[in-house]
Amino acid sequence: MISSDVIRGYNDTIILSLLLEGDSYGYEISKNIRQITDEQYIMKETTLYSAFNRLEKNGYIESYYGEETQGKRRTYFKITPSGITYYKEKCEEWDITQKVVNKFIKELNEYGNN
Amino acid sequence: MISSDVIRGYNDTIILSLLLEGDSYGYEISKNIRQITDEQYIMKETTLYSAFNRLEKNGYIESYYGEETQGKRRTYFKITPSGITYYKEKCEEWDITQKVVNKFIKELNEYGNN
DNA sequence: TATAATTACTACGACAGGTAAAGTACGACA
DNA sequence: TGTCGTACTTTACCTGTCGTAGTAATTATA
Repeated sequence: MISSDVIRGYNDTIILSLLLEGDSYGYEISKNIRQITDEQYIMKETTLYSAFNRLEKNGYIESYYGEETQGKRRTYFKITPSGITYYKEKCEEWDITQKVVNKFIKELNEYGNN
Repeated sequence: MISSDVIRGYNDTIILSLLLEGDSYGYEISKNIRQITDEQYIMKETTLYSAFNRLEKNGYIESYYGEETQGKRRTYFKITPSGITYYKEKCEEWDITQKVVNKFIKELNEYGNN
């Protein structure tokens, strides 16, 4: 299981990446993350919605109500141009982060795994 | 610059990876991280020393005083067997994390970089 | 000789992101 | 009528990071 401290700071990026595919809402995004990662990563509800708040506050996404006439009303989110820019920045940062962390990760059998 | 939220949760792993090379102390580890990453990642002093406390509390490292007869006394750290186990677990976790996050990271020119 | 820089920490408080727990609200189905 | 699935919201808490500051000894520089 992936610990929260590891992926922390990338939850926003994950959400933005899904919004690049089209507007969506909390529950759907949550399900998509599960599916895409084969249940390897499940974003907690509170994490998800607090990320929406943060992203909107920062101007990276915009919200609007759906037109559902039945069921609970959905809040849809749309990525903004500055959200796209931010997403790209995070992609570049991720690239560097991977390289940095990998310098400290050894091959698993290097220290006598058997 | 790598944001702290990204590498958070891997500071402990980075420290352990250096202690696998041999016992060391705060200042030296700090310098090594700078060097190894070409200044791409600089761990803050407070982060470093609070990580030492956490690691020791969890039994992943042990501390002892150095034999210096001059200069300020150093606290050396040594990785324990359970620290090695923990390190290996984090390596495996990192492997999964990379794969998961990479599913949400697009090629940078995919969305009209120009 | 003074003082700045480097080495090697320690203490304190603030902050941000993640999370558990609980609750609200609606529709479907048995 | 009750439970399940959808779709959130609120609150309060925890943890890791970090800014700031201070201590203490040695070494470099003016």
